Amino acid sequence: MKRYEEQELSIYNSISKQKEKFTPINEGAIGMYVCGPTVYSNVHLGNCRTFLSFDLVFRYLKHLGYKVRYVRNITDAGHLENDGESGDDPILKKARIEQIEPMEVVQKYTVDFHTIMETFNAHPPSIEPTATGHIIEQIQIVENIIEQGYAYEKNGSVYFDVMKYNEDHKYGILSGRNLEDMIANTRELAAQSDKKNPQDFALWKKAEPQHIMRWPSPWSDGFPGWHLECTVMSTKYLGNQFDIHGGGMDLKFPHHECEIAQAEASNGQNPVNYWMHANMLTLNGKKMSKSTGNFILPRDMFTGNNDIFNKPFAPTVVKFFMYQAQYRSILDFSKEALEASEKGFNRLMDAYRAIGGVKTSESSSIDVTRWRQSCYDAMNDDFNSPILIAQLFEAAKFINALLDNNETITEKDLQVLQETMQDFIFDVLGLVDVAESNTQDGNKLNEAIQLLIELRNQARANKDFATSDRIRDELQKAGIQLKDGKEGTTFSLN
RNA sequence: GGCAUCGUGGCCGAGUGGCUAGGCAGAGGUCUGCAAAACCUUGUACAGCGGUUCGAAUCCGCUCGAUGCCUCCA
Repeated sequence: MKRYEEQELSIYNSISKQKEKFTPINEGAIGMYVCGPTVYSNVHLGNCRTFLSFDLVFRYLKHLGYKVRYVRNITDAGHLENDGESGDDPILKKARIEQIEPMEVVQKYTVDFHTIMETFNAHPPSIEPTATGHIIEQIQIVENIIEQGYAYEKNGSVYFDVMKYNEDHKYGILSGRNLEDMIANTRELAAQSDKKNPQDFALWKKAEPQHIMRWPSPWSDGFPGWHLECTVMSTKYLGNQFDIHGGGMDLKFPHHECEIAQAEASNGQNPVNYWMHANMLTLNGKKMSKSTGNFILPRDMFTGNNDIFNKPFAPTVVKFFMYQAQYRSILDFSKEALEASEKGFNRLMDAYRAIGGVKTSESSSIDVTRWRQSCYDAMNDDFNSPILIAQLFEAAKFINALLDNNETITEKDLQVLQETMQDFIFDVLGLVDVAESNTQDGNKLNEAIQLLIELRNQARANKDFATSDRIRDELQKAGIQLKDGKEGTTFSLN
């Protein structure tokens, strides 16, 4: 279904700093590249936020009917820790500490990453290339950049010549930085550098003897530089120019700036039409970061096994919480905010599940078509998921009113309402009905509780409230909440 | 120091010139044997100061404060 023909999507483009009408290079098809994780440790929730932000983008573009090729890399060679004397990369470092093979570390954390993403019900990308799988292409692009005159070799390493590049291109167009300012503000460097200029960055780095991860190249046995892999893999699979490039805000400079420079230097084209940057998830007001220890792992979130929240939160609730903020806003994590989202999420799902009980009428007292478009309007406005969620809550309110016979709806409108909610809750937001999956795996439990509910109702009919309250209270202690409604008693698992 | 972003009611968060989201909490109500749950009703907030304007949370300036990047990081 080509919904994109009737919806006008705008995307905030980081490079122009404004929302722009989105027009793909090829009608109906979109190429999207997102910088993936460095697999040298478990992904924390901050990492997850970025990937979930782009999962929303991916899902909505597909929902609009676009054919999307979504490429997200796995950085398994590691970026250089610094381009100076040490030359270690994080993956190698970790491997030494744990006394195992670098590729073993890579494998372990790649699997972990995939598991977590699946737990969050995120769609896998169309292509997930690895840096180590593209060493040849990276060498080729380095050769190309040297040929174009924008890189130089020194002692077996190759550096990008930022000054030279800046003569006929502009270095800093994405981050708004000015090369002269950068040079003026450069602190004194130790005399270690092979670089002509402190702003130059490594394209290829000669490996020290103890460095295990190394590949032969025309310059030395070594390894590719920080920013090369994304340039190579994005253009290889999406072409020299493609539609969307995403990543975390913290990658804007220098990583994405360097990507632009590398692509321009090698083939003379600005590779990306729309740059999208997802903002950070903070904890205690500070960016989540592996190195500072200010982070929380998804698994500890789901099990409740952590010092910050002493209760578990379902993956879909965490995701819902994240989507209640727009992807370009900083979002702070707190117990209060999570609990608020959890309650809200349950309210929304209760209303959705109750649609089946709505009775239809000859006319509708609400404009369902207009409401439906307002959901699209929200997403069309740079993927404004908080507004979308607000619209879904409007629908929930309306459903409740219908159940109380305070509003009316036609059969046709009810179908539109139901389908639209289903589309946005499950297809676009990718949420999961937790309660439903709870009862599915608990058929026997379900029968047992039904029996208890019956016994309790008998006791109540006999005014034996001691017994009825005991059943209610004991179940409550066991984490099973009975809910007395007009249509009888139901229960939910906490 | 440079670049960038931000400061919204008790909390989380939308909103870029007038129509002033949404969720949670709080308060009141309906229901109930009592509760819980559920549902309904209810909130004029926008860091400070000055300016532009008929009109500003929204534009401009200054002040204060916070965060990110400038070193691997989503």
